[in-house]
Formats: sequence, C-alpha cells, structure tokens
Amino acid sequence: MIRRTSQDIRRLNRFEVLRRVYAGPGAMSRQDVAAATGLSFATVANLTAELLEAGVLVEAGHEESGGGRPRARLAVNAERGALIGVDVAETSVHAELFDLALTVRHSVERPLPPGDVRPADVVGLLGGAVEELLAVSGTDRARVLGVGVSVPGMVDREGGVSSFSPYWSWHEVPLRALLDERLGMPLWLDNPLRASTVAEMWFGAGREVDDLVVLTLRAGVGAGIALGGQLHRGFTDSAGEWGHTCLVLDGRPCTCGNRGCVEAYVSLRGIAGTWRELAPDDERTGGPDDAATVAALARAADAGDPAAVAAVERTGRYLGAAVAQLVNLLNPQVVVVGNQVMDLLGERLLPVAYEAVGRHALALPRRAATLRRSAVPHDPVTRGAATFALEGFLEDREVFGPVSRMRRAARGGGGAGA
Amino acid sequence: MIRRTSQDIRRLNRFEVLRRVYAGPGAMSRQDVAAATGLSFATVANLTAELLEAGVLVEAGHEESGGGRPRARLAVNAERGALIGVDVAETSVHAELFDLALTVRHSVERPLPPGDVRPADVVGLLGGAVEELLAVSGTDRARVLGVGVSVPGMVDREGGVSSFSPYWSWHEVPLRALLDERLGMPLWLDNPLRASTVAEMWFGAGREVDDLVVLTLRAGVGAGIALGGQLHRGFTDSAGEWGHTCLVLDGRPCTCGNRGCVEAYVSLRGIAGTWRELAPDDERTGGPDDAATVAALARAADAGDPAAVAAVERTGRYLGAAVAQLVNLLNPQVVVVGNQVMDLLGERLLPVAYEAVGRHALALPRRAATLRRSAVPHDPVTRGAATFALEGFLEDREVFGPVSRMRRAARGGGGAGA
DNA sequence: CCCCTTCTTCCAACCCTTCGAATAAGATCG
DNA sequence: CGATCTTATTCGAAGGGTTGGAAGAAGGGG
Repeated sequence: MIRRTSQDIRRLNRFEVLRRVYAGPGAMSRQDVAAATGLSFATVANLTAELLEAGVLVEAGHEESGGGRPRARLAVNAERGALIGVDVAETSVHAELFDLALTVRHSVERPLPPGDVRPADVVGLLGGAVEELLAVSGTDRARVLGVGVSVPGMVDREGGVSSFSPYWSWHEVPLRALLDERLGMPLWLDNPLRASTVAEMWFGAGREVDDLVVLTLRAGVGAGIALGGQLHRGFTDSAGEWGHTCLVLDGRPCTCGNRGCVEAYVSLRGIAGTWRELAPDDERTGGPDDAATVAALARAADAGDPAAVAAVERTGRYLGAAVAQLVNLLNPQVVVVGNQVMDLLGERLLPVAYEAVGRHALALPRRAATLRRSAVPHDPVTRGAATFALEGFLEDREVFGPVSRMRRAARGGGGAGA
Repeated sequence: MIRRTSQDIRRLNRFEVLRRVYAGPGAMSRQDVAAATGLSFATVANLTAELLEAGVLVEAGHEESGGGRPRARLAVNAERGALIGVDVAETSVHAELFDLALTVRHSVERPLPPGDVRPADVVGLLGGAVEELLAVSGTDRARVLGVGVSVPGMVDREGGVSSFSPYWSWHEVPLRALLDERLGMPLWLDNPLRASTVAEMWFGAGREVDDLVVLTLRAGVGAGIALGGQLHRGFTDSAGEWGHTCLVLDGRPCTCGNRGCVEAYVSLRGIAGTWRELAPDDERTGGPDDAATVAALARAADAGDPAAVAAVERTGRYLGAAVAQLVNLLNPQVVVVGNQVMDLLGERLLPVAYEAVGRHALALPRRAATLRRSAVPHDPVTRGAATFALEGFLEDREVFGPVSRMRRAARGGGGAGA
C-alpha cells in the first residue's frame, strides 16, 4: 500500500506551478499561474516563494500595469544549474547538456559498435560523453543537478537495473551501480518511452492535457501512457510495450518471434519492409540502414514514385488501425506521434493515419482524441531523460523542505525591509 | 485542473479501511486494518470511529486475547441501510437489493422486448422492478442509501446521460433526469464495464492489487481498467472499449462495421460463430440464442465432440492473443475474466488462453500478470452498480463531515461512560 | 500629494495524519 | 484478590498543506 500524504500534494503542486512557467514563454505572472493551475493565489504565492528561494525561478521585470501595481514576471533561472540527458540507443549514445530552462547547451553523440555490446562498453562511452560535455561547456561537476539516462528495453527504475534489452544480450544489468561510480552525480534511469512521455508532459501536448498517449516510432515502437496527469509505469515498470501488440494475426514475422506485430509495420524496419513488398525490384528498398531507406522513401514519395506513395499510404493505414486500438481502449485526449519516423515521414503520414483511426475507432473516443505530431523541441528522449533529473531535483528534501522549515528560516534570517 | 485537497486523502483512506473490513470475513480488528492498509494506527482508529458513528461499522465482540486487552472485531453493519444495483442489459433489466454488507437480499429480472427499445420503456420497467424490490423486502424508501444503474454503451456519468447504446437507437438520452423523477433516491449511472471493475476492486482481485484489468465477456466485450488503485474512465468516460480492438486484420465482420474485432471472436456470438465455422452442419451451432448455443458448446465439448473441443480451444487462443496485447500495453498485476462466457465455458477456456498469452506477450509483463476468473460473488454488474451507490454514500458530506465537525460534536454531546 | 487600483505578503483558520503519553481492559501470578 | 503485565484504544499536541481575507506595497491619475 502506498501512503498518500499531504506532502505529495505539495510536490505535485510544485511541479504544476513550474510546468506553467515553462509553458508560458517568459511571461507568466503569479496571477496567470494561479488561473492556469486552479490553485488559490495564496498557494501559488507560497510555492513561488519557495522556488524563488531555491533559485529555480527569478523575477524578471514587470508587466505593463493598467493602473494598479504591476505584476512581476516569473522566469526559470537558467543559470541555477545544469541537467544532463542521455539517450542510449541501438547505434549510438547521445548525451546533451541542458541549462535549467531546458535549453540545449551542448550535445555529444558517440557511435556504438554494431552487434552485441557489453554493459561496460556503454558505461565507458557514456561516461566519456558526459565528461566531454562538462569539459566543453566548462561546467563544474557540482553544478550538475542530475543526470537522466534512457536505456532501451525494460528498466527497473527504483533498482537501477536494466532487466532486458531488445538489442543486446543484457540480463539484469545493475546499471545504477556501474554508472554511479563513473559519474558521481545524481542519477535517474528509465527507458525512452517514458522519457519521451515525460518530455511531452512538461514541454509538449501534456501541458494542457491530463490523459495522453505518446507513441515513439523508431527502430522499436512503444506507447507511453499518462493518465490523470500521471505517468503509468505498470506493475513491473514495463507498461507501454505496444510494439508487439498483434495488428495482423499471422502477419509478417517480427523480431520478437511472433507474427503481425505493430512494430513489424510501423517501425523503421517495418516501413522499409512495406516499401520492399511493394517494389521488390527497386534497389533503394534493400539497404541495410533502415533509417536511410525510410529517408529515401520520403524522397521517392515526394517525387511521385507510385510504389513509394503506396508504401507511405499503407503505413499510414497500419498506424491508424493501431492507434485506433489505443483510442478505444484508453480514451485519451491526445495521441502524440514522435521520433524518427515522424521526422522522416512527418506530414505525409498523419492525414492517412488520422483517416484510418476514424475508420477503426468508435465515434465517441475518436471525437475526443486528437492525433498530433510531437511539439517537444529537439530530441524528446534526451530532453525527457533530463526532465527525470529535473523532477528528481524538485523532490530533493534538502532544497525543498517542508513549509515549516521555511518559516523557521524566515524568522531566523529576518527579511530586509524596503 | 483538478484540485487535490487533503480531504481526498481522507476519502480514499475511508474507502481503504472499509474495503479491508469487507475483505476480512468478520474478523478484522483495527490492528489488522492498520497492518493491511499501511496507515498509522491512530488514523485507522480515527476513521473507524467515524464509520462507527455513521453506523456503517459495528463492533462485534472481541478476539481471543493472548494476555492483553482483547481486540475489538469490526464488522459492516448490514442493517444500516439498503443499496440497489440495476443491470440494464440487452435482453433484460436485472435489479437487486443488497444490504450494506453487500449481501443480495432480493432479486428481480424483467425481460426486455427484442428489437429497438425506447428509453421510456426501460425507465418504466426499471422503476417497476425497483418498486417491487422495495415491496417484497418491506424496505422503506428512506432506508435506501442509493441506486446504482449500469447501462450498456457509453455513459456520461456526471451528466447522467447515455450517449450511445450498442443495442438501441439511443442518442444523448438524459437518463438521470428521467430516473430521478421516477425513483426519488440518490442515483448513480455508469456502464457494465466499470461496474464489474469496481466490484472487482471492492470484492474481488482488486482487494489485494492496484493495477488490474477486468474483462467483461458477454454479448459485448470490454476491458475495465484500474491503475494505481483508481478506476480509469477516460477523457469522455468511454475508456475500456476493447471489443473493437482489431485482432485479425480483415477478419470476421463485426457488428460495428469493421472486421476482425476481438468482440467478433470472444463474445457469445463470436464463440458461437467459431463453432459454426468448424461444424457448419451441426444444427446446434445455428440457434438464434447465442448464450444457449455456447451452453450447448460447453456440453458438447465435455462430451468429447471434436469440433466443439476445437472451437473452445480456438476461442481460448483468440482470447489469449487479445489478453496478451493488454498485458504488454498496461503491465497489470492481474487480469480478471468474468461474466457470462466465463460462467458457461469457465475452466475449459483459461488454460488455453493462458498458454496463448505466454506465446504472444513479452516475458517480463507476462510473468508479472496472472490471469484469473472473477471471484466476485454473484453478478458483478449489479453488485458493481450497488458499489457505485455505496461509494456515493461514503462521499456524502452530511454523513461524513470533516474531522473538526466530529470533534465539535463530541465535545458538545459528551460521550457516555462505560 | 492624495486617492484608486491591483498585486503580494502575512496571518489565522481549517483539514489531515502521526507520534507518544495516558488510559482501558483482560490475563496471570503471587 | 490485588498487583502486575501485556496489549488495545483514546487523546492531545505537533507537523505538513491549502486558503480566505486583512494589511501592506507599488504604480497611475487627478
């Protein structure tokens, strides 16, 4: 049983206030935040005071006054510290350094060798990439508020263990232990699905919406699920494995051993496969690099190549049918589609997919749901990983103590008068 | 934005305590409840006092003492009031009267005419059934704490409107308005999926588990979803429409107009259809009453009829493949299968289905999930409907006021000594 | 320079949980 | 049969949160 305490309310409200400030581009006042969150003004003032004291927010000038006291503008204090987000993907380790305003400051990408990769190699590469980020940006280690790391597959977040990797023969790898030693900074581990989702919640569609599903389409595919404003992790941290949902009974073989999985149709490899089916003699369809093949497909479709157009169309229909299942089952307000496949095929795919959703989903949940492309700036996975670190920092009891502690401090210090 | 307040904590804890008392068959002490809920003993004592004062609980004797003061046994006060649960189904209206211990006291079933049925007819029949329940049981209207009504299809719970019915040509029918007038008792409207799920949360597998999926298999099929101990309703109250998830692309036509839906394979009609496919010349497979056909199928399978055995087996595989999707996506701790199909085919179906889940789901979420038959006594839909009324009663601010109100009352009244 | 308007801060009130001391209620033993 | 022991409950104070409203702060306008 999880104990619910009033401090949870406080923590969630703190998140909420800060999310609004991130959302409003430098122009949020306390009043705006109160209106947007539905919290009382007193509470917003209280929480902002706390965030100001912690240096997370700063007051940046005032708004135009229409006769009364002008509102103070709240902004995130970018210089309060740095966050690092790392995306360990199939072929590379991508590490980025953000300031606290979640602006990308520096970026490093290190290729991973093909084939099976040992955990120690990833740890080494990751450690090196982080060191380089610190060196290049001249950031002191102590200024880093946390490092978020996204590892593919199933990750036991609490234990810090990678239970299973789709690409490598990893089993119960104690990543936290290995990385803690190497990095010496606060560390949060999770997987790319949940990273993308949390990025969406802070910086994308999730800012306005409480029930959303975030589809990640790249080498693998998955669905991050956020319901009631809370990320759903599942009983063993493995919710969101949408890729091996059966889309076509006895359809194409999938890497998982089954047939007809969603992933076999809307992942990079699946899309390349669809093109190959439709144009078996076209040598562009046969390359070993699926991302390159899909990029070629996009170009060919733009050029009016009939097989390519048909392949995109068919992919859209597959995607739509698969999304319809989610819409029926979860009745979300928004379905966000993101990552590589979107970057490559983007606008070509969504209209077809949307139309297919309409054919496959029931009227009421379909009308409720909108399908849209991710609006998260830059890479949602590294950003999401950094967001985990941000969330971790915001839960730090040293920095954000209980209210009474603040009050004692205020009394002791004695505020300087005007 | 939904405001989170400390009173929500109180309300949820009140639910939690009471759920434990229902779960422990007459043998729960305050200590047991505290251990089971993880709440502090003081809080449990506090909540119990409130429930005792409201007459919901009573102290029923003491446990054997092993040397110290004996523990008081807590029990639900069945006589505190009555609850009515109504299941409006395709072919009948089934109304049941429960005491507060959720024991069925009286039951009435009224057939509905085949074909399109008007809302007024359902309201009339329902009203009559409720009147009969009151008359037969000699229950005073004022003693009824609430009436829960389950209506098929999509129901706007807050508005009290049936947005869409799968059987009848209902559109935006203001059921609450119609029924309020007829019944004159507190009313809660919802659909059978969510009713079954909430029944499971209070009286079935959900007592021990926080993430569960409840499959309802009868004329239609659906999946009730409870995550983190909370029922998920979806953005427009229509989550759980699992029946029209695509199981076989371009498979059997479904009533919804698409092809290959889950419902076309594991609903009563779907199962009958599978049997018919396998034994087209067997006249037992062709009756108009699907429930009767499935009952015949169960008998034939028991008798060793090869086509019947194959039909059950195939149905199990379909079910397993469909469940695997849910297991992968949501990573629940338990999947409960219930309602008519289970009653008819029960034990024959689950082993095959379980095996198929194993083939179609990923290792980690599969290991986490158990598939089991509903353990909710009697009819989960009427019971769930009654449970909505129970929950409504437990939220009644007149009865369960804030803590301070209690304290004032205690001071004013002055408790009688021992 | 005073008044008016609007934003912020501050305080008291209220809600909820929990710790620990005090009280209650049997069992047991001398 | 009372003292003592053990365990269960009750009670009060403290701690963590939110909120409405009074009081203070900061401009604009006459």
